[in-house]
Amino acid sequence: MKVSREQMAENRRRILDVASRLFRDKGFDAVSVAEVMNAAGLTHGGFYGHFSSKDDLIAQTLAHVLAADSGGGGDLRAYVDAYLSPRHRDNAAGGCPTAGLAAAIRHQTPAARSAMTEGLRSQIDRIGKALPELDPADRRRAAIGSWAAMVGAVILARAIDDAALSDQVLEQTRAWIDAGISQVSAG
Amino acid sequence: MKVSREQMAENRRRILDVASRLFRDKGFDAVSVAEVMNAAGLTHGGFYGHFSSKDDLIAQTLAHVLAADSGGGGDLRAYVDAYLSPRHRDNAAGGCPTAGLAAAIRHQTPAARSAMTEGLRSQIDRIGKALPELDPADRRRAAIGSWAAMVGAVILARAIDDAALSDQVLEQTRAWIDAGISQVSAG
DNA sequence: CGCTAAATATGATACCCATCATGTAAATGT
DNA sequence: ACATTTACATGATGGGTATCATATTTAGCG
Repeated sequence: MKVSREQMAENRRRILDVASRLFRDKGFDAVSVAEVMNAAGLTHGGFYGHFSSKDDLIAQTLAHVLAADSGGGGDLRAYVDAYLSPRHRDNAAGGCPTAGLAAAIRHQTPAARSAMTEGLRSQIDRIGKALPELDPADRRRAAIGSWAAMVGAVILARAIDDAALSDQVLEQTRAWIDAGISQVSAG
Repeated sequence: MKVSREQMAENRRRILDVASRLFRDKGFDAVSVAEVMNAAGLTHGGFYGHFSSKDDLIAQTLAHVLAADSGGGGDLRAYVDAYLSPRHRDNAAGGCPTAGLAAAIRHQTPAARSAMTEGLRSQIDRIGKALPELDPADRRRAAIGSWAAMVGAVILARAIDDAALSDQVLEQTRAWIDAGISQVSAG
């Protein structure tokens, strides 16, 4: 059952999109190749026509989703608010791939690690550029510190089994970042 | 081959210690029951005499390691420095269980989530108590914000496949936290 | 319009792992 | 000392999953 060139390209895109959501939602290990293919509307047989292995799928999915992932470029305040919202915490499947997958990268192949590294590098740069009021040294510090706090807070908020404390982690981290950025720029 | 009561208790402790290291090093999924038992000097057969399932082992291991884990109680500055050191980044097996396992808790049982929640609650309290110079509202904000940044920075530093950038994430996060705490207390 | 190659489907295969069944020997209590 | 219980070892069992083999259908091309 051959399909058109362009149909195949679309299938591939759908596999990557669906894999990206499933991986963020359930983790790399808990998602099977067959599950990804079924979610993409295909069967498991065609998988190895698109990818050489599950590890290959993981690496290509990361490159795909991290390239698509923007955010932090425009209004930083709004971006931080959305990032540290209960809505984002509760939407891992559609949320930031760094918050969802960074911790699992340690156990993946070099290609996957490399994709994540590039994604982080450009994300830090993007946040830095959204802080033009700071001088360069403060800017980099604020970009890295804020990003670490944002990712850490979402990971912790998702781990916590107590709605009030989880909300508080998000809210207080938002206030902490806010204070950090304002005070540096005032200093 | 029965062993003494106290030998059994020691075996159990060794299983939990070894499991804690293996889980932090390789993740819950990548460690088999047999691997844990072998590392503890036993065979896989006796496992279900100690634990009702692998999920039970995970929950009890978390309770065990999070109870043992202190840190942040004394000199906060020194604790942050050690936490955000390359040495800690490179020692996941012996390092902070939150940095190593918090992101994986989402996919675990309620018992495991509960253990992690209690560990986080007391860790935040501990950090707050190490900031007596701040007034209560600032104290809580600083404790949560710093802890989120610390955990996030170690996770990111471990994910990054570039020594210079990884070191920089640790170092800049340390400076960011330092500035945040000092400036709040000066304000 | 027919040929061929390619994309996917269907159907193995082989391995790993959590869990259970049963055997065995030593500790504990009387 | 002896009986009994119990902690652990050895050895299944069953289910899941990555990967491979083969069949099928149709796009792409002459």
